[in-house]
Amino acid sequence: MATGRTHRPATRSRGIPEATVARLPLYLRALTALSERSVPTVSSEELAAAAGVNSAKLRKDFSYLGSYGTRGVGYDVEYLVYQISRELGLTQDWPIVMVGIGNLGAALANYGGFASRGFRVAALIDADPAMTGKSVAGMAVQHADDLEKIIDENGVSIGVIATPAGAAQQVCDRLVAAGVTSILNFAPTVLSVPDGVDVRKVDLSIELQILAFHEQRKAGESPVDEAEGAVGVEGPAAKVTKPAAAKNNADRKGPDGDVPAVMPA
Amino acid sequence: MATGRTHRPATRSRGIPEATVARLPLYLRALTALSERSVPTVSSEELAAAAGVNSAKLRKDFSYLGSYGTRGVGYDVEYLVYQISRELGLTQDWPIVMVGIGNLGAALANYGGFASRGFRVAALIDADPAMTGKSVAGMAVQHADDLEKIIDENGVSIGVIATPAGAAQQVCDRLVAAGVTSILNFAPTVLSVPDGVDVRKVDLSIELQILAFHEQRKAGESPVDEAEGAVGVEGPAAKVTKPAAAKNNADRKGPDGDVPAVMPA
DNA sequence: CCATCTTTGTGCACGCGTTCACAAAGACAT
DNA sequence: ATGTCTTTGTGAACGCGTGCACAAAGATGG
Repeated sequence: MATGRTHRPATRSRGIPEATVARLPLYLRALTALSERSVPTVSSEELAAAAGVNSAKLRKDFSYLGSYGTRGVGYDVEYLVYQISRELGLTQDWPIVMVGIGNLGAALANYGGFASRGFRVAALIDADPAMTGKSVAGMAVQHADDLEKIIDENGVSIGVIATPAGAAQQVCDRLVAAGVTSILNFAPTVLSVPDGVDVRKVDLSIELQILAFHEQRKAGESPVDEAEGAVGVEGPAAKVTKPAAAKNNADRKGPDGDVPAVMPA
Repeated sequence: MATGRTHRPATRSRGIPEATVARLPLYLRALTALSERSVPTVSSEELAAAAGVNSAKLRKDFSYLGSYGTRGVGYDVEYLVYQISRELGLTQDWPIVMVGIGNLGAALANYGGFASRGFRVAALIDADPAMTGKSVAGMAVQHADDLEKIIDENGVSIGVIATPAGAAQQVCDRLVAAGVTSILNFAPTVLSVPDGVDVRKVDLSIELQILAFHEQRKAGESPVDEAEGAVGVEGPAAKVTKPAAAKNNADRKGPDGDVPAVMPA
């Protein structure tokens, strides 16, 4: 999963495990699809397959919400859609502000998935005066000076940060000071927030790096090297460009200057 | 098999826990920042603070890589940058293809974080003939027909999917068939892939829904504390738009059609 | 009403990840 | 050298999440 949770002290909200909460949107999506096809009921097995999880896990997840299934039959699709929506708070209207209307911010503003589930983009905000008034996703971009006023007037409690990394903490501080208590951060920075404020992080570059790690492992599985069962699933490895030089400095301590091409964020 | 897994079961590649791998990019970013400021060494405490994690966790994470610290002093910044980069496979060049150059795809193509860490966008691909040849992020968009050829010629093993949900699985299948073994999926769908292929998912709407859940809890904390009554906790909630009708169907089973406004992805 | 069949809900065990707390290791001063 | 001080590296305990396996619940048919 592509999330990066930033410190949640095992909130264990009303007994619903965090891991379960993270899967509820997944179930909801699968159920919504079934609902559109007018499927009346679904078994845990079928729904689990659609959501890409284990059926036992799904049943346990639902058990935290209550006993909404019927043994021998399955779950009522419409009813479950409603229950999960309510549990996630999607029966409310959530006004959000989006700060930083660059390439990414504009793409997010145009993203249908936001508006479609009870989330309403209350305002697009950018610090660049040249952006002010420009129309993005059918909405006029407003200047960052008005951030506090916008949040207050619209009762916004969720903010999306899509600014450059350098501006993110500052924007975050202003959002929090203005009353925002949940932040979705796309900027590649670790945000500091006071207790009671939730931050979720989406970092594109980190996801790629994690993939690269596994990719490297798949490609260059060492010959003997305590390989568990199956050694390197495959041995294509024709794609290795750089030989990943110098394993021999494994015990060197001092920096020797041959730092590889790793760059700032 | 072939369920769209997002999590690695127990890959435990070479003894490095998945959770640790997911944090390495975080450490790397913090270290890179220190490196730019020419900071020679850093203690686990300082670095942990910069990365937003616990110092004990950081030390344990590093211990999986080896003993790269010096007791009483800390870690050599440059050396650690190199070690982590190597471990993550960032000392290699990773050509990637990006499929689906809509709003989001274009934004991703422009995102600097990709190119800056050993990832090279080998091609932008879109199924829309009208897009073919258009320049995005200084690169000509190529038609999906050439997908296999592009992957083969460039030795691409990592693909990014930013298509609409409906096209994602089909694109995924073609990517995998062409030899891609790692996929970063931005489409709101569960992808099915064969064993050996890694999929990571970034779902903007899911992240927001998780935030909404916590936000709802913060806002509507019930009076009598342990309101285990299973009845919806609906406290203050000045923002409630929809009355969340019919609480009385708590034991009703059949669908009654009053589905709330939850929409397709 | 009883038998059978399907599917849920969950007790339980296991493994991973996190955190604490401390001994060992090295730097540094004397 | 020796002592002190700092910081790492890690053993051990704990808690959470996952998956198995099965009893209970309800549907369905005779």
